[in-house]
Amino acid sequence: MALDHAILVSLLEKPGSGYELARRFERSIGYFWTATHQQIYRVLKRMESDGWVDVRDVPQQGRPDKKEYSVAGPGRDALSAWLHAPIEPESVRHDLAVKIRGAAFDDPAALIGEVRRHRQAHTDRLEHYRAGEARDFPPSGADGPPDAERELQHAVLRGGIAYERMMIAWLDDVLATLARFEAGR
Amino acid sequence: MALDHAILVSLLEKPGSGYELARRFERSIGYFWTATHQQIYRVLKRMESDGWVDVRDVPQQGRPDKKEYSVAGPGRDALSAWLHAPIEPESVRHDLAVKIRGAAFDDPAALIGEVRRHRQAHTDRLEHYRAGEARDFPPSGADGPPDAERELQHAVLRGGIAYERMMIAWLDDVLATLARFEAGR
DNA sequence: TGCAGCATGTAAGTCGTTACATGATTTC
DNA sequence: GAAATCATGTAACGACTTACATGCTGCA
Repeated sequence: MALDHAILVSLLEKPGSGYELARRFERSIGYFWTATHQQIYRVLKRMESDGWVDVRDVPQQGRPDKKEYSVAGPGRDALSAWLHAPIEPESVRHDLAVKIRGAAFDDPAALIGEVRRHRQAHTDRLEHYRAGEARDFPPSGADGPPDAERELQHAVLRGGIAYERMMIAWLDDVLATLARFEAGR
Repeated sequence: MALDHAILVSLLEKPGSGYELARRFERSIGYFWTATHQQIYRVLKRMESDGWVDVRDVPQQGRPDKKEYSVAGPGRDALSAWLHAPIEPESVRHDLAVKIRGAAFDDPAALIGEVRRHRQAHTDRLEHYRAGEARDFPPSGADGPPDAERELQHAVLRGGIAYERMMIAWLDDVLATLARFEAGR
């Protein structure tokens, strides 16, 4: 289970509240992990009672107070142990692929709208990632020593971009395949 | 939830026992959905009591008897309803990406072996898919009317192939990034 | 007045994973 | 004699989703 570790990594990058973590999971972290606030609060509570994170009450003006979490020693140790242990290459789950194979027993052409919707969603995400890349990782000339945190974040973002591009190309392929059955009915 | 529907599609393609379904999920269906036999037996039992599938006892020689499941009318209707309802473009979960971002706070070079292992696993899967493609979808000249079941299965397989290729290219990118920190320690 | 954003939570139910359990046959 | 394959299950636990719940501030 990696939600614990995803939260630890995010808190190492920058301490924050459960709410802030939930927003990060909606945005930048969202391209490799998703989590709702309910999950996050539960895990934060558990990690707090296990001594993996420290909490600090932060009073705010014009806003509800918040609890700022940061990673404690045992949490860092737990993350390190997980980083050094091998994980299995994960399995994929694509609802849309189930639908595409299922369409053979229903009406293939009826799926065209749905596939277009998904294609649009992936186009939007790609745009979003590319905007983030342009903002956070501008092309740089010769500069100082490489910054591991930045470069690894960028590498993960490039993975998100590659994924969206692959999906768009594949959905175009699927649309071309479906079109053959639209005429052939 | 799509496990129900994945099972229905598989049974429409060919009726079979829980055990056979589990093997199909390990193989061809595995490139877009995974399920263990425990899950499958539970869902089959539920679908049977809901009247979505029919069961037939098949005695065998030299092997334990098996129960062959096939899709019943209500199951087909349920699948059809699901096919016509929109689903949300699914969220991604990559443990390995969590590790890569986490490596910035540990030892980036220590991750190289792990990333290589994953690259190998994706290379193996790609080989497996390509062998399946060559076997089941040989290049054909001009032939009869297009067969929806075959062509859609092929389109999904092409998606699996595109996914593995993308992953291999991205992991090479990650390895190049990690290598920069091996020297710079 | 109403909506969006900030901030934290509880409860119920489903889904998925891991471990345990059995027993026959075929292959090395 | 051991291991792999065929075949079906139960039990327990942990993860995830969905719905419900509260309350304050800022803006149109």
